[in-house]
Amino acid sequence: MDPDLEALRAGEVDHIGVPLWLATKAYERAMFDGVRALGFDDVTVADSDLLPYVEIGGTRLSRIAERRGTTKQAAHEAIHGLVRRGYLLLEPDPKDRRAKRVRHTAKGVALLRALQQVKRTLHAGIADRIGAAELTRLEQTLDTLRRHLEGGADAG
Amino acid sequence: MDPDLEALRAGEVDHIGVPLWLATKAYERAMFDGVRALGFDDVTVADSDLLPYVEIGGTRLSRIAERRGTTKQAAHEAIHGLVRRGYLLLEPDPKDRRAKRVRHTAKGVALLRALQQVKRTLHAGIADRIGAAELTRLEQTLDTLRRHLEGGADAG
DNA sequence: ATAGATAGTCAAGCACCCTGACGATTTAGG
DNA sequence: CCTAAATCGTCAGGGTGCTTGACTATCTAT
Repeated sequence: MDPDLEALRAGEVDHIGVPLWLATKAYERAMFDGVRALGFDDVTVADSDLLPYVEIGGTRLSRIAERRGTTKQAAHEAIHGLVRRGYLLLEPDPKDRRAKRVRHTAKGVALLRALQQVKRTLHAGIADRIGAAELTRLEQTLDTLRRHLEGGADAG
Repeated sequence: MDPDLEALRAGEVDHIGVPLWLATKAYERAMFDGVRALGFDDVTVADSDLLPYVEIGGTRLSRIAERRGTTKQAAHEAIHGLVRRGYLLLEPDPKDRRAKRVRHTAKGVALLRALQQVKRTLHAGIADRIGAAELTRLEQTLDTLRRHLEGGADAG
């Protein structure tokens, strides 16, 4: 049995992708739980993710899609879900009759505020645990890692 | 305009979840590209993720599901996909006539080896960029972060 | 012997994303 | 100015990867 298979014999999955994935899921989950605990019980993870892309002054749907890195269609669906639940509203763009501007309702602003609050609580807790410096360092390392992987991704 | 909204005015999304998510996606992508570059062009990200959970000696379906943190049904679907494409095979468990053992075919072992190789290349590249010590540190920090978030997830 | 747990499966459905195609409108070029 | 091309939002259809619920076959404990 060669070392490669030996390493995987017990189903070991030891690449950095695993803790990366688990931490991401855990953070997502904590964010989700936090915002629900504040009374927003009809909000999904994807909603929380999308909401900050809607700027206070209003943002075009296609601009949201672009910045989020998804298609217009996906953004359309997500946005209309939030419209149906009263967090966002659509109004015609005065400068372009094809376009609509997406804006927060009062409820949407409240949710946005809740997201900020949960984030702040979460970050405070993390900084408490691993140290503020380590949190900053983590952020930088993740950024470097991402850039590295995106740059020379050809691993073959 | 209060500071909360001010911070989100330009659609800033500055919580740690963002770099976490981006790095995770980038790594996933690099892994995927790498394994495809080695000639496995019918393998999805989910496949690569599942494969190492199949132990060399054979593993029960429900055990795979359990270790992976999904339902048996989800594992069933994923495994049968890999069976259809010739990476895995199922054989009756001699000790339990209800059960089946999932095993790698020769092709499956080759893919497993490819995954190991891609991982090693990727890790070498990362260590080269950020340093081996920093990589270890990142892993530990992510682990601590996850445990912290899972422990006291109530952010409200 | 029988009640209950467990292994794998089938069915239906949900969340979130994609491609393709379309009418309406704006922009650019002849 | 007028047409061609690009862009905005939308509808339709499809795909992946997961869920819950229900079921048969089999094993385990009493």
